[in-house]
Order: sequence, then C-alpha cells, then structure tokens
Amino acid sequence: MTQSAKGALPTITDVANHAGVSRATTSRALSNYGVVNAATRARVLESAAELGYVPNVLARSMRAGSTHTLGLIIAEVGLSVFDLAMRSVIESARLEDYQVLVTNTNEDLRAERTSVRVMLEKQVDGLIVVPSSVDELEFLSKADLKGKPVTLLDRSLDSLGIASVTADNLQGTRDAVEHMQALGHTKIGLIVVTANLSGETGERPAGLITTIHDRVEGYYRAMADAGIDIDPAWVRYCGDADESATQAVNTILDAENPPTALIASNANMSLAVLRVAKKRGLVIGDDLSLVGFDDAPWAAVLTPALTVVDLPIEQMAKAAVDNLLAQIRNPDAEPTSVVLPTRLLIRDSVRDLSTA
Amino acid sequence: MTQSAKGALPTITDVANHAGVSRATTSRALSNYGVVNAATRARVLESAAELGYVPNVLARSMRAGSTHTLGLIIAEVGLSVFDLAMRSVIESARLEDYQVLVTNTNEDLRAERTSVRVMLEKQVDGLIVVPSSVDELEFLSKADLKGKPVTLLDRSLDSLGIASVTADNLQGTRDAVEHMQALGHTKIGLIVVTANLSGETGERPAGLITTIHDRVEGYYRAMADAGIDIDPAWVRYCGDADESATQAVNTILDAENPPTALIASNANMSLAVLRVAKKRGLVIGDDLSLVGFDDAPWAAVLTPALTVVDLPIEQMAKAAVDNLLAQIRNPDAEPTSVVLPTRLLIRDSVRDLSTA
DNA sequence: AGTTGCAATGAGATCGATCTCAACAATAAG
DNA sequence: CTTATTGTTGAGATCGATCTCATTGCAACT
Repeated sequence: MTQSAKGALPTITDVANHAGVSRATTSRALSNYGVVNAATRARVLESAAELGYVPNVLARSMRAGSTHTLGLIIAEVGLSVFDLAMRSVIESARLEDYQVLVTNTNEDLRAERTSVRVMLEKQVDGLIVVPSSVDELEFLSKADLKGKPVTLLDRSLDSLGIASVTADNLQGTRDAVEHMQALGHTKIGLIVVTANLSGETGERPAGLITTIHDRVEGYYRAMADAGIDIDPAWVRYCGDADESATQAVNTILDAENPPTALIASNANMSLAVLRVAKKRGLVIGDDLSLVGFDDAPWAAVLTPALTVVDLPIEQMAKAAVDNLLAQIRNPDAEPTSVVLPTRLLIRDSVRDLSTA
Repeated sequence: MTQSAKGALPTITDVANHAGVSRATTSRALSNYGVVNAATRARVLESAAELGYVPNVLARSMRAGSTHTLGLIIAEVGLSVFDLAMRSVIESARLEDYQVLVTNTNEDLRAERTSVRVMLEKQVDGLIVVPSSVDELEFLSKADLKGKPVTLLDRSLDSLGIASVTADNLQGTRDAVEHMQALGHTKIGLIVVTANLSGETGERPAGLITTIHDRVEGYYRAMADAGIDIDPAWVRYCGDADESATQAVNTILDAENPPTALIASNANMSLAVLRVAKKRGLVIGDDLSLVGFDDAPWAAVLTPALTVVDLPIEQMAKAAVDNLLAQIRNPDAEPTSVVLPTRLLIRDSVRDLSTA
C-alpha cells in the first residue's frame, strides 16, 4: 500500500515514497530548510500537491518544542469589552502567525485552574489571562506555569512580578469626575460592580480586581482633590447580577441627599442605571447625569447619547499579544507592565448645571 | 541527570525513573488503564506529584490520532450575536471536555481558507464554521477537509450535504411582519445587510447568505400572504459599513410613500435605523416603528424598548457542538441539519395604529 | 513435581516530522 | 591517479506518550 489506512491523511512518508526520495529529503524540500536539488524539490512539491498532503503540525511541534499556539483564558464573561478583547487577541495573534486556544470560565476559580492546566497540557507557548480575582492567583506563579510566560490583560498583579497590560483606570475615573465637576456637579455617586457579591452594600469589599479598584480609587482622589465631602450613601457596591445592580442604583437614588450624577463602573452598571431611570421615569442627562465605562456600540445610539470612559481594548489586546510574544522569544527578559490611556468621550448624558 | 534539560517540563520518563518503574507502567498508573499494582500506582502518582508532572497531550494526541480540539472559524465579526456564539461554542465544548481553537477572519475569503488549512494542520477533530458567503465554499468539501467533519453555524448549505444548525429565520420575519400587520401597519419596509456591497441598492443581490436570504424571503411571503403590494422603495440592500446602512435608511424614509414600520435584518441595521431616526428627530414607536433581529443586551434598555426577533444563539451553539461531536464519534452517520425556532420579543417599538 | 493460570511489569514499536551525521557521487585541485 | 571539496541524499535518533506482546514470579491445582 502506497498510503496508510483509508481515510487517513497522507504523511510525509507517503509523499516521500511517491516522489521516490527519503523522508529527510522530503522534509527539506517542503520546509525549505537545508539544501535540496532543484529538480528533486520540484518533484517532491508535485507529489505533495498530488496527494493533498497536509503537514501534521503536532508532530512538528513535538520535535520543535513549540506549538505556535497561545492560550487565552477569560474569566469574566458577558461584557462586550471582553468579547472585543477576545476577538482582538485572536486577530493580533493571527497576524503574528499564532493560533489561540480559548477558554472562558465565568468567574469559576476552579475552572480557571483547570483551564490553565489543560492549556499547559496542550503545550501552549504562553498564556493571556483575564483572571476573575486578584486573590488566590498562586496558580499563575512561575512554578505552576512550568516556566511558560503569562501576560495579564486588564488586570495587574505587581506583587507576583507578572507581566500585564491595563488601562489607566485611575485617570479615567478622574476625567469623568472632573468633567462632571466642570459642568457644576458636586454630588457625584459611584456604583461599583464586584464579583461574588450577591446583594449590595456601602462597604468597600476587600480584593477588588485592580481595574475596579483603580476606578474606585480615582473617584475618591478626584473628589478629595476637588474638596468635596463624599456622602457615604453615594457609593454602592454590588454583584454583577441584574437585580443586585438594580437594587444598588435604587438605594443610591433613595438616599436622603441623592447625587445628581452617577458614574457606572462598567457597561452592565450603565445598563442597570438606565433600567432604573427608565422605571422611575427619570430622564438621563436631565434628571440624572451618567458617565459609563466602555464604549459599547449602543452607547452612542441612546437618547441622550451616553458619555463614557472608553478603554482602548483593541490596543490593549494587541499589546498583550506583543508582550507575551516578547516573553516567548526572549525568556530571560524581565516581565513588563503596560498601561494605556483611557479616553473620555463626551456626549450628552451629563447635564450642564452651570447655566441652569 | 534525573531530569532532562533545565527548565524543560518533566516527562513520563522522568516520573518513571523517579518511581523506579518503566514508562509503560507509569503510563498505566497515570492513565488508569490496564492493571497496575495498587502500591506501584501510589508510588507513581506520588512521584508525578512531586515532580510536578504535566502530561504532554501533544504526544498522546499523536499516538491516539485525536486531539480533543475543535476548530471554530467565524467569518463575520463585530456583532454581538457572533460574540455570544463564540462564547457559547467554547463553553459547550468545554463541558464535553473539548478545547476550541478560534479564528475570526472578518469576511476575508482567503483568510477563511488558510484558517481551515491551519486548523487541519493542527489536527482538530472537527470544525464549526460561520462562513462569510455561501458561494465558493468548495474548500469545505469532503476532499479539502480530509474527511474531518464540519458543522455550519447560522448558515446552511444543503447542496454540499454539510451539516448545519440554523434558526428559522423565515418564520422569524413572518412573525415580525404579522405582528406589525396586527397593529395596523401595511406599509412595512425592510433593510437588508449583505457583505461586500459598498453602497446601497434596491436590487436584490445574488448570493445572500442563507440567514439573510431567509429573512428577505419571509418578508416577501408574509406580505404576499397578507395581500399587500410591496412598494419597491420600501426594501433596500446595503453593505455593513455604517455609512452604507445609514444611507439606505435615509433612502427608504425619503421615498414618496415611505413605510410606517421597518424591519432591520440584523442588530447593526437596527442601530443604523436608530441613528437616522435620532438625527431626523423621529421617535421610534411613534413616528416610526421598528423590529430588529437579535436580542442584544441594549435592546430592552432603549426608550422605547426594542421589539426584536430573538435567535436562540446559545442553543444553536450547543446544538452545533453536539452535532459536530456526533459526527466525530460516528463518522459514517449522515450529516444532519438542525433548525431552531426564533422568538418574537414584543416590546414597545411598534406603534399600535389600530387604536389611533 | 509439573502444569496451569493470573497478576504485574518491561522492552520495544509506533505516531509524523525534523535534525544530525555519515555516505556517496561528481568535480576540482594537486 | 590521488586527494580534497562540494553538492545531494538517506539512515537513524529524537520528541513524549501509548499499546502490543513477551516475560517474570507466584500461587493453586492435579
């Protein structure tokens, strides 16, 4: 039999036999490495084409010790930012000739762990991770990763010396607060999302992921810098379930001295504010001002169009891929952290109180 | 040296040496296949744990001829439906213990081709594809796929005998039209998106992807069944660029006898209608009625909330994975086509003309 | 004691490609 | 005519795990 079992893909041995040369020569001809007689090469290429030969990259990878595959683990899910991040990472990797093995784990820490393990077993060359929490990340330590490089996306974790790409959320919230202040607002509220919180609370929970932590921190600092005393009732923390968020917004609006403007710490929180406002008959940009995070495709279409702090997701994803590839190509280099600027997109959801 | 080169992952040979048994026995102990003495197994497991052994699935796959990896190729991009589809496929696969290698190709046919090739080279066990076009799909033929099974998602292609999972778009549009008619509308327009069209036109282009084709077809049939003569000016075809869509909506609204209600053939078209309406000062659900496709997270939050034909994306994705796995597990079975029902989510964007 | 049966293990082939090294032929140089 | 050089090729090892098959040791039975 010229070719192995029926239905099986032709191997390099089949091509070699068909062309009447050895496997070694065939390999040289196909991979364009080493010297091969021009006529021989032509014959081999012809045989390969005729048999419909498709190289088995698994075998090559095993020999080479590299798979040209990256692992992408996204813990949080259901937000357009992360969908976009996922796509952008895949696209950026493709342009560098890397494929991406993707897992999303919906904030299940155990799934996150096993995902890392599965990816290591599949011999990815490196990992891009958006973890659900900053605690208990020891499974991303050097030892547990068997030396494979990681880059965190939209999260940082300086303590472990892990590379990361984030946006400047601190400045982002600052911009939002200052924009509101410039339009005459002083009573500015903040609604903060945080995983694994079922209800809502005014207490700042420990272990906020860095992204959210920085947004909260930026708020407090900007308010302090402006000399505004924050009424504790203006700030609420809630889980990411719709009801939890809705309730938090209600609590804020029911306060004795409610804020005139709200900052929503992510797109889901913006939606929650919009939902509550709609239900209460409050007109955004008039009765209640709002600045959101993440420029989702619908933000500009709302009436009024939503002012948002936009994150450069695509650039972040590309930076993460570049960062990871840099680590892969130069394993001895120190992991680096990249922080990209956010951009305040001013639209119509913050009312100008100064002219009123 | 007990262990191979520094930095390299320990192999089964390392574990075998450490435990003082052969590779064969180690393999048996670790994979729980075949008989091994209980004490020996314990010793092997202990050694594996001590060395931090992570199996090299590449090697196993090469031997087994199966990688437990599916390929997902999504041509269209930038719509929340496909983001959700991507996530759902990954999630469904994970529950079946399969990983997913993802590519998105942004409607570039060449990229689509090379993606298929790359996935075959990486020895995926099967492919789920959302192609950008129904023409020129010969690269998805049995021969070109080397016998690997495929399932099309949100597209069908009965001519080639390829398995597929789609939604009942025909009935979906029908439901939309009938809903509008029930509320007194007869002048119903349709705005259709189609790839690689730069401007907009009233002519029905050839080679519409099945999804869109069925939506158009459903519209014509429902109108015919209701005995309504369609003014050609009510139907416009456009590309998926924002300007192209915007222009198409404008053309429809500028018609001599403009429709009172519009059906948008996908979420981007809905956004286009909303944009134009906003610019013209038309209030949706009052001056102009609208039904969209795909229940994006923002649809319900709009004022008025958008009535949409909802596709069961998550079920479709799961069905696609199931369908593909069925083909993988039973290669001789005939490829099947699955059609899932859509659901009309009635909200407030269609005005009731009958009471006016 | 001799034979059979069974449990436990190891030696070696195998998957498909790559890479090292040696072999060989043809040509050039001495 | 011999030796060195260059160009071209093939044999065989290798990557890491699995699987087949043969071997060993020990207990049980006649």
